[in-house]
Amino acid sequence: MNDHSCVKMKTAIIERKKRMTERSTATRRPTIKEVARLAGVSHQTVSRYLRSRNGLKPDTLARIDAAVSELNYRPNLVARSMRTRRTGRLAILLPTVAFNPARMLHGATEAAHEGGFSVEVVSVIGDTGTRTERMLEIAGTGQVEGILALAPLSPGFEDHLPHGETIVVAPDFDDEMRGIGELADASPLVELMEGLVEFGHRRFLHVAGNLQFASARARKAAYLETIERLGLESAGAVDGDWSGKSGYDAVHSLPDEALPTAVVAANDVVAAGAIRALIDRGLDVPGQVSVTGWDNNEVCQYLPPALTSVEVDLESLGRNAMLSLIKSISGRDLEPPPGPLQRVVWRESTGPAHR
Amino acid sequence: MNDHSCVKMKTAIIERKKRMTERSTATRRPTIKEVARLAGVSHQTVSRYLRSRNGLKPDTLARIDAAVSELNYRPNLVARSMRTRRTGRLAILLPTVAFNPARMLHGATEAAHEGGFSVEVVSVIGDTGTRTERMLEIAGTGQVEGILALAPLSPGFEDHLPHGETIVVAPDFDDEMRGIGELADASPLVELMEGLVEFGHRRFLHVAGNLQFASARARKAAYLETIERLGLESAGAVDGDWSGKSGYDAVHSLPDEALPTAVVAANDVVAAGAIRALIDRGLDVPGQVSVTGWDNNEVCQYLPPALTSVEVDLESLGRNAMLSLIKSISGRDLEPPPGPLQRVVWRESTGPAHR
DNA sequence: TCGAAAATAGTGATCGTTCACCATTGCAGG
DNA sequence: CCTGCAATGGTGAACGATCACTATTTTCGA
Repeated sequence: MNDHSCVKMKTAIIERKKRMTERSTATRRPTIKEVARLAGVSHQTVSRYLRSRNGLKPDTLARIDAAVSELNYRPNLVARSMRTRRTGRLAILLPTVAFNPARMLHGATEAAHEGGFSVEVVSVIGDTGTRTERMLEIAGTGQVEGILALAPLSPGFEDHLPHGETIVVAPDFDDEMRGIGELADASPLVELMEGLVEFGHRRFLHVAGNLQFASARARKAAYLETIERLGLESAGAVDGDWSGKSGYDAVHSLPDEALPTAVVAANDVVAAGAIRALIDRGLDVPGQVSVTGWDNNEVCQYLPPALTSVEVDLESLGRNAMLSLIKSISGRDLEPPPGPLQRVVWRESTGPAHR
Repeated sequence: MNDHSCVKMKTAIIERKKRMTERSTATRRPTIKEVARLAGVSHQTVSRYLRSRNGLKPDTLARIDAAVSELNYRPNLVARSMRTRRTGRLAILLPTVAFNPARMLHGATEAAHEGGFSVEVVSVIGDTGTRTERMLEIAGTGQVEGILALAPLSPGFEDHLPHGETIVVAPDFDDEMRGIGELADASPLVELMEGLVEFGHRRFLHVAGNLQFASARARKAAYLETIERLGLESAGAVDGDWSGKSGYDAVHSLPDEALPTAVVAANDVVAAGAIRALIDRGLDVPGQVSVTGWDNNEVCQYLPPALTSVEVDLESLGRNAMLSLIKSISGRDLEPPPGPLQRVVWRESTGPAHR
């Protein structure tokens, strides 16, 4: 074990004690006026310097530069907010199910940072109503300029937004599947099904995710549309909730004669549940039934059989969603990252249809 | 597909347009003075009312109550921050690997909310150095009163904290395994190993997580200590990085004669990798080798065989970590949630030792 | 009924920045 | 040497709350 660690924790606690006792004598942060005095200019000149260094004599500029770094000056953003009436803060509303939000969060927060915003993250366990309520509460404080909701909100929430000041972008509500709706782009599902058809599959089963999510709705819609278009058989499009249990139950409750030769699950967790149910029924995957997932969950790559899935560039997805929020707020149009955001990865869980 | 959704998106965009054009004529938020005027009292009286309603005549109180709700008044927190020199904001530094942070984040943000703080979340991809740098940058802005680091930081980071104003709590650095060090409590690992010994296992293998994490160090230490204490054989304690690949490689590279009868993995993903490597070598789990994980990953419950793991109450863990930060800052001692935070769940991947 | 203490209310300064406006300087052209 | 215009710099008032005071009213025992 690493000895340094104990030392570290102690130091942190000392740090705290120091602060407690020194609170009164704590060295205050330098202000714009002190910088001005040291540089021999007025505070207004320093204020100009802070926002844009244009329009200042090179000499003045150098003197302020020196003063700033000597005092280690950092502008007080609270005071700035107060005067400008802009907080530069955004909020992200996070779902607590469905997928690991870490990478998506990373993409979103980085994009916000680059756009000069700081981000408050709120994750809400509970139903759509609770989440919406919490969102309205946050909007009501006037502390944030915009909210990015990565989880479904109640219909009609806009009517309760106070003062029309806070902008809410909810990519998951865009069923048009473009731009900020990338989250709900179900086209890889079509690719999966067409691939399975090439393998000779004709009879499918879909286990959907929580249909409050646009992505779940889009996948289900794409499934039904593809069944129709290619004239396939469907053993059903079962409503689920992104859980392994929903996948297990959907397969488990199917009568023998109704079994499909391919299961298209809404995500990898559901797929894992479905595979287990198939195995428990004594069926071989992919020998007798093929299964596909979505999200490229790391564990599912090590499943026996390794799961065919859709690799999703969650980081870019998060970034794009945030960029669209920033665009709504500031009008600035930042360029989204290039490249495809979703890609089918064929693995062992899919194969030729059993006859 | 749900028709409501399109409507919703359009409304959101309308909301935005409205704001753009109305920016000038936007109704300003009411201030404390307007409330005072409407209630027929001084602004100071309203200020008192806002912080504690004690010490006001019932009559006055009722009048202010009425004025507040009539104007729909909400205090301007920026102005308050400015005067009190307290921002009421905390930051959480998130790792982007190792585990799904959603529930932990939820626990932490809820606790902060209850304590009257708002939370900024920052997730940093990259090495410890990058993360530490970013943390110091955040501390330097003076915008946050404290930082909760759920990912490892570079040793000696405290020396670079500016002004000693921002408190940093890094539970992961506490190797004492108590209080805020619950994250690193490895005692369930001992329980796992003792259970395996009862099953007749004598020869073990440990695949560790990223040793920059205290939890990984604690588990490895507990493993080695238990081997020693019970006089068992160890096929090694391989250093890993929380990835499935590290689990797969660790087992894959072992010579036949060095194989253990039980693999204790640092987490479920590593365990899944290890199981796959065992299967690929033609070994049966748990028939020939038992495997344990950690985190109770949902997918792993549907693995064939369902993985024996450690259920972790991530929400409470996150809450506790946040409570300790709040305690450091405000001295307030909020009660942590009761109950055990980690619990061994025996499933199919463990069984009697093969002889 | 009076006086002192306690309870309640009011006044003006203050936090650190930006904004609106005015003052000064430099420079070219008459 | 003066005028006019740009370029730069300075002054004081916001922003909306809290704090440290002071002022007024109420309470209550003697």
